[in-house]
Amino acid sequence: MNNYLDSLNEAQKQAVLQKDGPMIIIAGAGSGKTRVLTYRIAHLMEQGVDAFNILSLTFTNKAAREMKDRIASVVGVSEAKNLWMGTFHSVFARILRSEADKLGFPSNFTIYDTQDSVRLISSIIKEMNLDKERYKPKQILNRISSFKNSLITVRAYFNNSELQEADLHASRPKVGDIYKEYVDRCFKAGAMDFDDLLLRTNELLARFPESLAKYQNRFRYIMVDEYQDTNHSQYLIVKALADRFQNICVVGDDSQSIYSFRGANIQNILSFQKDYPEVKTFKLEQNYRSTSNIVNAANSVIAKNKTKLDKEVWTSNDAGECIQVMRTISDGEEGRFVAQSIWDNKMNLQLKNDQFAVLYRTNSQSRAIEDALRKKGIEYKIYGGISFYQRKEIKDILSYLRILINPNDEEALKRIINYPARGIGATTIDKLTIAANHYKKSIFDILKYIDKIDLKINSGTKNKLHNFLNMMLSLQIESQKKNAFEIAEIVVKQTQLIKDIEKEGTPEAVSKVENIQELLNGIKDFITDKIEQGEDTSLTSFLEDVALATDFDSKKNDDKPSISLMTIHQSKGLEYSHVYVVGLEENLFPSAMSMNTRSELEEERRLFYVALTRAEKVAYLTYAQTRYRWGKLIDAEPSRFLEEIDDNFLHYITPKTIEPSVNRFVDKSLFDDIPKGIRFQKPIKRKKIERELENKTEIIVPKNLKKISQTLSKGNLFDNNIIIGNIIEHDRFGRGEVISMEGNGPDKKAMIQFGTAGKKNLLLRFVNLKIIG
DNA sequence: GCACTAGTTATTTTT
DNA sequence: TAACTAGTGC
Repeated sequence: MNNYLDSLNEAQKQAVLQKDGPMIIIAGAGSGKTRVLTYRIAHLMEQGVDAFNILSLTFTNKAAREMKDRIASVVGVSEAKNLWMGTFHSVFARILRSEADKLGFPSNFTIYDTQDSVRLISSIIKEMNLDKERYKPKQILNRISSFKNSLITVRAYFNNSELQEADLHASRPKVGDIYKEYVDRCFKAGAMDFDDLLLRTNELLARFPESLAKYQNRFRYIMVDEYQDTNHSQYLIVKALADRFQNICVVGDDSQSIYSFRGANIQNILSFQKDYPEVKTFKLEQNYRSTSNIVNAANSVIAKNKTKLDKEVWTSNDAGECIQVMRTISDGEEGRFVAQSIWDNKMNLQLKNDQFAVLYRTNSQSRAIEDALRKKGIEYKIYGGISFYQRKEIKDILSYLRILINPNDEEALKRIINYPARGIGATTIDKLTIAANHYKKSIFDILKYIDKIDLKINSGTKNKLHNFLNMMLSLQIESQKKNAFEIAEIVVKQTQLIKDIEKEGTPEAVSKVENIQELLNGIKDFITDKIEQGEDTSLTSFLEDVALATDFDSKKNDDKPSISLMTIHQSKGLEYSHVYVVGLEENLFPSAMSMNTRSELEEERRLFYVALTRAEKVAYLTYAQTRYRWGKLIDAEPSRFLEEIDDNFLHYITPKTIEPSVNRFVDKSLFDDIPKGIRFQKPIKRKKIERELENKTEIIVPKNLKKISQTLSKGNLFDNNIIIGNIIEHDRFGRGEVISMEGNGPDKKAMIQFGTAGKKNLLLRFVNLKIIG
């Protein structure tokens, strides 16, 4: 029964057998950490710990799934089923759904992806009449995201003069106001962004002691993988949950911390000892994955970093081949080299496609590699980039589905209210938005009351709005009796989306239609899958899966084995026999954006360490002397990281050159006969100059719209005139009686006694209550 | 209000 | 290069 212990080395065994109390496992690359984690969980269960009491947080959903499968093979499928496993985001999204009402959210809240968030921030900036050159939506979102990940709420921001000064200093005094509006609008839309899933969990645990106790009691054993990449918000959740039983086991490797841009705090792992003085530390230092050349080369690189824990990764594996370094003339050439080399290795060593990976720093580098592989007819799969669910045609359909579940979802509504085109243009949407903001209601609610509000919308347009509303309402009714697949099918038919796309008549249109077909198939698979597992088949659960899915999670293992192309970030935790790391050039890797401070550079170095240690047998490092970047050819220099590897482990396929510059190979005088005027003539950017000359005070909200917002009635149209004693009906809580009221105007609240849902104190401006008696 | 075009800008990494 | 935006003409 305990035979799995025999397959572990001493350090691994110790870690598996340590049952209670706080512990940290420092796990070097390739040291069998997943194996330790799975066996530890299996062991806990064999010791009588209920699967229901074990929480294991992983970095990807795929990792969670694989681990669950492996545990199931030891303890049995039905036992493993009850384990709580997944990413922080997916586990706590699930918990938040069941506790949403405490936080004032509907249980079927929408999860905004980055694009939704950026769009919302863009429209807020527009509405506030701010200069979007100064307030770049993406940057603002990043700032807000870092606030949230550090648990700086809007109120905390306004209490913190340092932060405000920093924004003032950056000539962005309105950041706080944007932040506030963004949070309000998400709340009103019943939406959480990625960071909210963590922040709101913290809110839940902090504000509701009974919830904290409930989950502390449930999660008696907690494990966190890739602990070096947790941010402050995640750290606090773990700390709160583990506080009662202190059975907390974190696993990580400080040398592989590569997500600080997402708020990951390497300090979390470095100071775990301080948080839990009783902590037991285990070190897994033997690498089973790679040849000693690779392990030693990687060690020689990471030794250049100053901040790190004391740890010595070693291996008893053979020396193997040296790390191969290849210089090419251009990025195209680099791609061809990689493809050719893969081809040769496949032939000579009889390897399969899936034993190769090509890793790069930025997604845009995939193109040259792809082209070369395609020409050679080698199957490949690209991970990352624009994922399937982010494609326009897919997101449009998902937006329809999102509204059926949560009609207040503003970003989804804005996407599709005029798609396919139905004569509801920007002006109309602006008017609706103004009214929605004014009445603190969602646009969908405004549509329902469109005849009662004077928005200066002409009757033709009003008619179109009615038609749209009626279509959505009837779809909504329909959706209550159908499963996710059937609803999606009806949506596609009703909206005639496919017809609309087909009339574009382009090759892209064909692939769009195919994508839609694939989406429908995907939903079908989802349903059959979930029925098999006995899990939730609702549209809500499908949309949640989609929102939190990464590329790895789309399981299309049906096709032939293929080469994996991905960023180094995505390769974390994976391993391949032959690994090609491409684009080892200054300003690309290390990235030009990450060379300003020592800590940034150290993170790039850790990233390089991660890349190298993915390889089992052979690692190739390539760099090009010229490269296309944003459509222009630029010269490149070899990366400093090449210099940092101990020479003993390297083999230069092309001789190392001191000054590899393309100018040495091309005689400039060849171009002398081309008149300079032609070569360098650039179109004069008149428009740009004119714009700069113009006075920049622009009125973004047109005057007639301003008037509209002024003429809107001051009171709350939706107040419902509720009085104490009324019997009312609420969308979610059902019937209830109004016991007491407090506050005035927008702050007016009613205490209502519901049947099953109990007593609720509701802010009237946020709820739709039907007065029954 | 809409469709088309020309111009502009961005590429670091992601749940 | 590609994706988005602002401007123009119907």
